Amino acid sequence: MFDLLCIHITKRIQLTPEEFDRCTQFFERRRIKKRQFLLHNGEVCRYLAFVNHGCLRRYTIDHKGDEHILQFAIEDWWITDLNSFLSGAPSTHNIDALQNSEVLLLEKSARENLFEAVPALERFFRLLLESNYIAAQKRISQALSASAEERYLTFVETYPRLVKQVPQNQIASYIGITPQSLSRIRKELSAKR
Amino acid sequence: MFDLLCIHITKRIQLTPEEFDRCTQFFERRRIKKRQFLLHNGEVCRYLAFVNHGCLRRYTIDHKGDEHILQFAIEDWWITDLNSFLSGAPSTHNIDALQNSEVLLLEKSARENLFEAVPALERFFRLLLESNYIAAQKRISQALSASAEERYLTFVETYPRLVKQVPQNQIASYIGITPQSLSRIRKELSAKR
DNA sequence: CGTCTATTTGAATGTACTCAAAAGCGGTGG
DNA sequence: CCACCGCTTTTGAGTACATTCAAATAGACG
Repeated sequence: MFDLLCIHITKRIQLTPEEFDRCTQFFERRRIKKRQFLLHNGEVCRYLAFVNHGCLRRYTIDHKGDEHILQFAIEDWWITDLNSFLSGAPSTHNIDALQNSEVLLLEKSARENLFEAVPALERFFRLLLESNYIAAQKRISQALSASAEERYLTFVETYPRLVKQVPQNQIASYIGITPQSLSRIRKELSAKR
Repeated sequence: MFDLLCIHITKRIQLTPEEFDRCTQFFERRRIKKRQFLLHNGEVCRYLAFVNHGCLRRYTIDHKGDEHILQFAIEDWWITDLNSFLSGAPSTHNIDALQNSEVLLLEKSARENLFEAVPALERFFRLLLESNYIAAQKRISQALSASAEERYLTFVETYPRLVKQVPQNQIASYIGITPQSLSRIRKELSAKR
């Protein structure tokens, strides 16, 4: 149940087995069925979620009712609305499952207790935040300068696992185009060989 | 010289005057003239820069030679290429000054010494990173779901000081459109009253 | 097998871009 | 102080890329 998390954390920071054991008590396992929500917009986001298996997504709904996906999370990734989680403000995002999934939840207060119990984890979450921020910068850069086709190719290259696991219309939403356009882009690409 | 920085930091964390004094020695003041560079792409980004006055920008140049602005920094803001700064990898960004400016530079090793000398600053930089990450998320969300006009209006609302200080073509680059399009959007908006 | 969802395709439309040129503005030097 | 130069902003005309609306086809799931 915690094997994946253990590998995930010790990839980034040094931790004795004993220290890791102390961590596990702060997490709560939850199974989330396809289409079930972990967060509805308007609620406060209470959890950091680490995905053991399955796939979740975080998205907004605009004034026309269209969804825009900000993040996918598959096995070995974290998902949350950090703004709401940190500030306690109601979220403007939704998080739901694209497949039956299992996550490990870390509540805000549990996280603080975790930092007390194993201070090295502060460093872990700082590193995690840094790499997320850098990834966000790259995505902004892409959105500004790349065509839809380029954005799709970058997506395929960056997240090959997601391409296999996630429906095409969800990927279209992530890169900011309609499913129809993505279908045409893929047709073009396969014509090029 | 350090007044602005002092106010900036103590807005976010508690710090005794004595502690703040210890901080100042790790910074180096530099004046940057309009069009001068703080970072050229291909170089490693050595500094975190705090802007005392003036205005800098960080941008990429795409394969067509067009610039895309990722960040502005005026008085009381930080600017750096965090990816390069943290990883030591050559940067793909440029940082230059849009106006004559004065910055306080914090080198990577100086920052580590600073953390030794005043551990509370670790917390400060974590908070800074968190708010930057959240802002980046909002910008991605905008880029996905909003029209050029909406993006401009959001920009005006979010950064009123920048609108006054920065040429229009630079704002166009930041929101991901051409200067011509922004000119037309503004004309439309003023026609609506 | 039937239903629901995802993908593909077509035709018409629209938003923003490109190319080109004019007008406006600010600073510099004669 | 004015003339000139460089840069920014505006405007026009034509174009391209992606969207919308609509419908057909393909796939997945019970």
